[in-house]
Amino acid sequence: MSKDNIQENLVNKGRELIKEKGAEYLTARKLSEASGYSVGTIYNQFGNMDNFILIQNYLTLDSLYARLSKLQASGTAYQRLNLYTKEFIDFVLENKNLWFLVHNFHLHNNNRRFSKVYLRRVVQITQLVESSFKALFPNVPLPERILSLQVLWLSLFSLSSFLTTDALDSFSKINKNTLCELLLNTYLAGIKVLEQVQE
Amino acid sequence: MSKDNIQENLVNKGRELIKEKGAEYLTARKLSEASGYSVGTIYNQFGNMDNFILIQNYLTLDSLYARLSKLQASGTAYQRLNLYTKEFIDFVLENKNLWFLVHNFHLHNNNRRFSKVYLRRVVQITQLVESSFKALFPNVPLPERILSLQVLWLSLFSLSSFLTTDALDSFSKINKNTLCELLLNTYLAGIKVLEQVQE
DNA sequence: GAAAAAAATTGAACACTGTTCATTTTTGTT
DNA sequence: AACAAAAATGAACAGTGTTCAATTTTTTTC
Repeated sequence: MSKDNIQENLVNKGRELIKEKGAEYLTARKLSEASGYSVGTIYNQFGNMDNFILIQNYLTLDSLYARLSKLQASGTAYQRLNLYTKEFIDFVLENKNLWFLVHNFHLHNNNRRFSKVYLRRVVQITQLVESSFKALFPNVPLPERILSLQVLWLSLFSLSSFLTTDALDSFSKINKNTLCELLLNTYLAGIKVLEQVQE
Repeated sequence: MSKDNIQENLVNKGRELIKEKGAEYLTARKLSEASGYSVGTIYNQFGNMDNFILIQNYLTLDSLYARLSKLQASGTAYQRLNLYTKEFIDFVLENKNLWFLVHNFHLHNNNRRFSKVYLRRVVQITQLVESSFKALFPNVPLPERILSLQVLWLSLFSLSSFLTTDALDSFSKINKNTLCELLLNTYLAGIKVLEQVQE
């Protein structure tokens, strides 16, 4: 293992650990043991473990964006929104442990501001969906459309936290894909009505 | 402090700590110090700290149910659903630290089954909303209606996790009440459409 | 009421966190 | 090769949850 890219090695090894053994398993000492670097080196590179997890979340968000952006040209606006949602769910289900970490970060960084680097990534994903939204509801004025989109996106995002654990299984036998798709389509149908009422 | 109701004293003191200083502040030793009981006593009474938090969550859910059930007789079914949502948001905002703990429990109890005692409380709240739902959408057959309700309830529930922290503030200047009310009303409008299409 | 038995309470100790920083090792320069 | 600068190290600190032998309190028995 070459010495000139410690940071990269640590991030890769850490990502393996999270994927395979879960977010709880990722501790400074376990990462140290698994990577071969000392605990001190980890702290020299990342300052603290929160920053390390933040970098992992950057990668996860980038990975999600990469998958969603592939769908940019496909189908109608309506079909595309369904594709985005489906792809989003698939991504979350395929990367449960990584996505859990993204949610955990949001919840446990109570009064700390999100960095611009972080926000840029979220905005990037939101803008992707916004273009389809614009095509689907051309008559909804901009402020309302952005509001509607934010509500929908936040709902799906927060709902996705349930997909990373099996907490849902206790409450309902509802299929996780159906859950999100029903939310999307019912919500979209609702906007359509409210759009026409407004005219 | 009388000795014959240790459990009650500990629960009350713990609840104070959570409310005032946040969920992170609640540790075995801090609770021990604040209550006057030793760490060992806490473990004799509750087995472990997770069980202690579980009891706190029971109380929180009971408290929420109590507030929602007061609205049972008021207004039309549609108005009632809006009242439920508004009351729910108010409750969450008034009890951020307690509600945070409810969400945290869901997320971190990955492969552990929820106890019947816990589920009973959630079902209780769901049934409260279900009756209004039934009155509002009499034409939607039972399985679909339950599905729709579960999706809406889970969306609002998961969305409420964002209300306990100020994570949202970084993303959007959207008002938290507006956020939830828009989700509710757009979703309800959507069901109305899908209900008519089905006929 | 005193002595014995049972039950309840205790807190030091264990294994684990994140984090720091004096010491050692490695690297680069003269 | 000798020195200086930089980087890597891991023991140590303060904090978790949790356990359990020892102590204290309560109850029972005589």
